[in-house]
Amino acid sequence: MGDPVRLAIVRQLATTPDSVCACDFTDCCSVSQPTVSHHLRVLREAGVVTTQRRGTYIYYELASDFARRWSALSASLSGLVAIS
Amino acid sequence: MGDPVRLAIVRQLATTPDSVCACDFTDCCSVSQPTVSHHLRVLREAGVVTTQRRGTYIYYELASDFARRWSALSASLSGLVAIS
DNA sequence: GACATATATTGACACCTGTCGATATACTGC
DNA sequence: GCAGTATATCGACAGGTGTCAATATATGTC
Repeated sequence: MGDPVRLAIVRQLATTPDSVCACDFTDCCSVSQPTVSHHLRVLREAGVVTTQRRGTYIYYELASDFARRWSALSASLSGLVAIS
Repeated sequence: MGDPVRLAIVRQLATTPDSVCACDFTDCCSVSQPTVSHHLRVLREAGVVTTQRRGTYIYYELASDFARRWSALSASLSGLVAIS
């Protein structure tokens, strides 16, 4: 999730109400198609996104428990220091 | 800040009320003295820690604005997704 | 089956980063 | 100045990671 491309992908998924076609991620970040596929694979194996095939296209969306896991991580980071 | 050693250093600084001698960080994480010095340098140049020389020893503490910057970062991360 | 398109995989490459040993610098006390 | 200790810097190395071109796989259409 520290990678700029993966952050851009998740950001786009978070701001889009419905699922996003894999082909749309090629535009958001100026990287090649294999690179997008690589990042999508990383996110998939990390349980961040889920896939759904519709014909030739594959649609991605955020995993149902990602918001909870992500806010828990943010909270644990925020708890590292006490706010003075 | 993603590095385990740097996280351990900041964690120790956050939980210790007064400043910490550089020599104490060699114990917390099992890395050599040059490696500790390297991480302290990274944290120093990132404005995370400040140094204060007292004789032969150099004492480290969290920068005064680190807590604010860190919680701002955590908040921005947490705002990436909407909590459903 | 043959073709076209969408996505995934492979292999290779360059770059970055953490690590350590060796060495240098800074400071104290004699 | 000299010896001893604390810290920093240097040089080199291994491992990880993002990237792409080339290729493979999957799906739909004719």
